[in-house]
Amino acid sequence: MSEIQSLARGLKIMELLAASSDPVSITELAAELGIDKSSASRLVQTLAIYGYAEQDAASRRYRLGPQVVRLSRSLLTRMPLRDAAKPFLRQLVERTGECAHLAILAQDQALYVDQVESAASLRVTTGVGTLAPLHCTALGKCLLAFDNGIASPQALPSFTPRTITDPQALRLHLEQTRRQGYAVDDEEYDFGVRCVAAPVFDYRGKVIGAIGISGPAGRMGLDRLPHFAQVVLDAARELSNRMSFQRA
Amino acid sequence: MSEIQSLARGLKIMELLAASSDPVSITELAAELGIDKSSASRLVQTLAIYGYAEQDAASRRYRLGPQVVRLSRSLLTRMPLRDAAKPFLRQLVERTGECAHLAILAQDQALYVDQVESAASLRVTTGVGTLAPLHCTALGKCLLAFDNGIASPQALPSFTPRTITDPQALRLHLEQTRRQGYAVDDEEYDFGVRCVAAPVFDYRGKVIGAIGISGPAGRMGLDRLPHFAQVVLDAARELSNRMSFQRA
DNA sequence: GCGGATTGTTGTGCATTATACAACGCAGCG
DNA sequence: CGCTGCGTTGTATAATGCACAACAATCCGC
Repeated sequence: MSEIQSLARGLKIMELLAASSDPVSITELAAELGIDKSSASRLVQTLAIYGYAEQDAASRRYRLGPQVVRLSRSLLTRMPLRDAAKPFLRQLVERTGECAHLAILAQDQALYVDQVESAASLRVTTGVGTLAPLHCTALGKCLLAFDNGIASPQALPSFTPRTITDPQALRLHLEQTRRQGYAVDDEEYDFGVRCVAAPVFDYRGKVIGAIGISGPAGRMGLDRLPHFAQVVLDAARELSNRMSFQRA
Repeated sequence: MSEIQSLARGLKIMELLAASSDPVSITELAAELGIDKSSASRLVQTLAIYGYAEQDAASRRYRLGPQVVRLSRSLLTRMPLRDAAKPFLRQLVERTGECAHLAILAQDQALYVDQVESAASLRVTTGVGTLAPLHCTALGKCLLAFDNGIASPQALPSFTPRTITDPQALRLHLEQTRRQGYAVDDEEYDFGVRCVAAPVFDYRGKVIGAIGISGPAGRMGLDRLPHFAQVVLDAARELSNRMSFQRA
């Protein structure tokens, strides 16, 4: 009995509220969780009391409350990696003209925790807070390839014809990624989007995140990838150096 | 008995984790909430299972988990006001050279939900997710002055010598704010920082947020404030027009 | 404007559940 | 090597949250 039922249910409700773009009714919540309407009502009321949910005055339906933004802020502002990475992300944008991202490992997925946008009108942005699969993004592959403790994902869902879906092929691909020190996503997650990323290590040599750039395949030709990779690698190495001096 | 105890305790734990910059121990959590260590342990374990908390491997202490960032993202990206306001914030930065912000009312405070930074090296940034008091910020005063339903804050804490701490004085000040249609913060919250803000209304004429600019007192001289106010007012009015056509 | 249907909220008894107390394993440290 | 402080794990008890049901409120078509 290591899981508090009502807390778990409350968290699940928040996730349901987050997943749906429109406000959700009590009945829908109850049906989705397989619990009674009255339980769902009281749980979501408790969430509302503390600002984690709020009900639309007109429709009586519930949506996520503003309190979650506060939690998010205090997490992001207290992340030393994020502060340290910011100038390097800016540098990457300056040198490559593409958008730069920082991601960490969260729940066996890549969580984008910061982004610097390029000035190009055609650009590839991935909002802060996005979760992306590990096996088909450059940032994710870095986390996957350089982190020892992480288990390979069991399912390899396909997003484009180029997505690597064979476990053996992925293993070889990650092997190559390790050798060259950086990862490439060649239109494996989004059509027409290529990414290059490199891992960031802490003082113990453990992967704590990855930084990289994303751009349209047109500007990020395969012949230019090695150049981009070098730029990203340089930034990631310098950032890793910085991170060696602070803990966590 | 409309409040589910264990869910409420879990939420309080998240707030404690968010409030503390360093990881928190189980004992501290238990003491802070006035509950037993074992209860705190199981609650925070449940949070950890779902990614809302995570424990530092070395110290066994707990900090906020990455899942909260996801929740925040889905809230912010589904906020029509935020999308609609973005170009106006950019416009404000272009026209004034100062940082522009968008805030909404949350838990009787001003919650900053978006920001566009200026290029100036000396600039006043307020991170997305920040909560600020209503009575001493320009954005907050807008929410306070133009929202009928909201009660005046009971306590008026002072942050600088200029903070308005007398309820009667605040009432008069808000009256003037209503008349002129915009609010001014003249170094009442941060030394050397002045802000100008104007309210945003929806199709029913209800306040749904406020936009404004913040800058160092040096550049935002009192003689220039009327000009800035006009620029902010124009943007807020146009944004309100846009918001009239979509609900919520 | 009105009846029917759907939805959200409010009692209440019961049983599940979360809780407090205590014991245990495990570090760090003198 | 024993001590102390910490986090986790049993366990019994009782408080708590749950399902069922009735109620209130809203929306729908006609």
